[in-house]
Parts: sequence; C-alpha cells; structure tokens
Amino acid sequence: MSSSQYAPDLPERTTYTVAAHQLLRDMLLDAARELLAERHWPEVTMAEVARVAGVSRQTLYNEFRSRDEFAQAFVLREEERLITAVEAIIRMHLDDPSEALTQAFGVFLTAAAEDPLIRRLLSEDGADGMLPLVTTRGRPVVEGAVARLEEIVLSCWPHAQRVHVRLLSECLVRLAISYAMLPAGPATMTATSIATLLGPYIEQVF
Amino acid sequence: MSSSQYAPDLPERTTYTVAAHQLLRDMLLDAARELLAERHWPEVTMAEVARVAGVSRQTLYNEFRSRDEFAQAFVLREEERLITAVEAIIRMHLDDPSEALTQAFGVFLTAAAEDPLIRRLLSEDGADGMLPLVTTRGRPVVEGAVARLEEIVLSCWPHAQRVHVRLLSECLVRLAISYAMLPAGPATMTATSIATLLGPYIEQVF
DNA sequence: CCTGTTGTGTCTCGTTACTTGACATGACGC
DNA sequence: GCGTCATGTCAAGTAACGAGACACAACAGG
Repeated sequence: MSSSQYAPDLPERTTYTVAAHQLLRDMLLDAARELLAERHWPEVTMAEVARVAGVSRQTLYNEFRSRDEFAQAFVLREEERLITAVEAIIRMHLDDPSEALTQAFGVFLTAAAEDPLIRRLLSEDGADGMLPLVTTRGRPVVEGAVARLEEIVLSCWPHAQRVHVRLLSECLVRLAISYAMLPAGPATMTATSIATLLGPYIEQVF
Repeated sequence: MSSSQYAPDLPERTTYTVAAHQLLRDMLLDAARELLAERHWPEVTMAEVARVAGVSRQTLYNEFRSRDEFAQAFVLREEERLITAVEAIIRMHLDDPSEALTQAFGVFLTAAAEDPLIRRLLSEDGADGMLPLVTTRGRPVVEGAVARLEEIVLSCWPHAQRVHVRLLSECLVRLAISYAMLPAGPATMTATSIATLLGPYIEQVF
C-alpha cells in the first residue's frame, strides 16, 4: 500500500538508496573520465580511479567486479552520452528522415573526431586499451546502441515497420563505428554520402 | 601529498561521501516539496517525508534534529532557489542598475505570486505553518538573503561601497518579503515603484 | 636465474550509516 | 476520562564503506 495509491504508472519516485548507488557509479566513471583526459587507459590504475572518486579501492571492486567490467561500463556510458546527442538531432528533423540521418550521422562523426576523450580512446593501439571494447569484443556496445537507436527511430516514426528500422539501425551503428575509427574524409561529407546511399531505402520504408 | 600536487585552489573534486550526504538532504527536501504540492505543512508528517524520500524516519531525524529545523532548511533552500533566479536577472542588466532592480524585483514578486508552492506557504495562517520562518522567526532567512544579495551586487558593481550595498540589500530583502506576503498591486507595477523610490540613491552610490 | 617492483583481485576486520521496532511524551477529539 | 496520532529518543541489528594485508602475475634490471 506504499506506492500505488494514486500513482498511475511511472512517475514513481526514486528512493535515496538507489540514487546514492547510481551516484557512486557515476562518480567512479567520472573519475576515470577525468584521468583519461591526460593519460591512456593502460596508464590509469584502479587505485587512482578510486582515489579520485573519493572511495576505497575495495568499494570500486564491489561495484565493478573487475577492471575489465569497469571499462565496459565506461564505454557503455560514453555510448549513452553520444546517442543522447544523436537523439536530440533526430528529433529536430521529424519531417525529413533523410535529413535527420545526415545531421545525426554528422554530429556523431564530428564528436568522434573532435572530442579529446574519444580521440584518445580511438588512438589506443594495444589490446589492453578500450578500443577492443567497440571492435572485437564490442558486442555489448553494438547491440546496446542498435537497440537504443531502434527505439528512438520507432518513437519518431511510429508507422515504420520494426524489421526495417532494425536493419537500418544495425547497419548505421556499424557504419558509424567504422567511420569513427577510420575516417574517410570530413565528417559532414561522409554523413552526406551515407544519407545518399540509404536515402532510397528510407524513402521506401518510411 | 594527495590533493595539492598540481591543483591550484578550488577545482578540488567533491568526494562520494559528501556528495551522497548532500543527495540525502536534497531528496528529503524534495520529498517535502512534493508533499507540499497538495497539502499544507501542518498536514505533512515527518514519517511521510521519510517514506517518500525512501529512507527511515530515524535517518531523517539524524539529518535534521527536529521538524522545526527541517522546515528551516526547507525555507532556506527555497530562498536559495529564488535568489539564484534573481541573480540571473541582475546579471543581464550590468549596464543599468536601476533597470536591474526593476526586473529582479519584478521576477521575484511574480514568482511569489504565481508559484503554487510559495502561494501555499504564504497562505498558511497558523503558527505551526512555515510562514513564521520568514516573519517573526525569519532572522536566518532574512540575514541569509541579505548576505547573498550583497555579494551578488558587489560582484556585479565592484566599485560600489560595501556600506551602501549592504543598506540597499537589507531594505530590498525586507521590502521583497513584505510585498510578497501582502501584494499592493501587480508585480511589475510594484517593482517599478520601488525602483523609482530607490533610483536616486542608486544613481548616487553606483 | 632470481629479485625487486607494480597492479590486480581477494580476504578480513573495524567503523560508519541506515533500518527496525519500541517507548515516552504531549496534543487533540470523542 | 480514554484512544489516537505525531514528535522525538533509544537500542540493537544489518548493510556498505574504509583500511590493511595477502597471493598472484607481469615485467625490468643485474
């Protein structure tokens, strides 16, 4: 009898405990972000991350079972950050799907090319950096981004069929990662090319 | 040797513990704010506040020693919220102090007249409501607001003398509270009158 | 080869913060 | 008068964080 007295469905309030838990995760990831501003991932130790976040090393390991899991979580959050920006751009062009694609792809590539943090992550060569987390071991990131993008597109154009949106999202995410890692030219130019390539499909499907 | 290796002065990072503590206070005050959206303060129990915030009643009493202290903290935070809005308005008129006064006083009175929460607080009649906290027992609120406004004005017009700024802030805060409780006319009109009244002093001092 | 160093991951214990349930007290209505 | 309810306090239990040590693996230098 605590929650649903006259609460419809999701204006449910977040309790302190879960908020504090989320705060802890965020501060740990923020600490890593700060350290990655001046060093590469292999040069950042778990002890430093904990120290900057103001918690003990043990607490860090309680929250993330291993250095690897922490890196995963970090990359996933950066992905979330990027895809939120992409979502905002998409929602500015609800009347023109092709234009939405061009702009969204453009800002993504621009961010990937100019954001110091992302540049650093993409410039790591070894196998102990974070780059493998978006390539060889990138399944979680890719599938997460695809699912996220799929929902965004579906909510923007509700009468599009899920199968088509799925395929489109899948390929766009993979193309985006590929071009981010290995640019073929200026961001906006690449974005225009991709939009040209997929334009006919989009016109047919939406 | 932990902090000041190459950290000048105040980019000091906030640790998790203090952030979590602040989060707890905020969520408790937010819970009260939510409850005050539909009830008056005397009808809101401490147990409800704790429940909505997702903590135990004891934790609430650990953070605020009494119901009264909690109400104090609540009013002080709302004051902070309002004065932040006022500060933003002031900083938009650095070239014209009188105009800054008119606009700032105007938004304050408008907020006081239209914000449902503030209307509710001001409409409480009994001695167990929150109204006494800005009147008979309002010293902390008034002095806090005066100090805050004084610093804002001084930072905006650095060559003004502290004594004059102090006097001006003092009277403005008291007038603002008075007109908020007992409006004498439309907010903008009152604001204009006050600016007219104090205009000569301002011109002479700034 | 082995030795010192460094970072990861685990374990244990002490401490702090939050929870739970109970209780005394005072105000209020019937 | 007697229940009811909310405030404020207390004590005991539990979960989370901090501090220190340890085993283990990778690596560099003599």
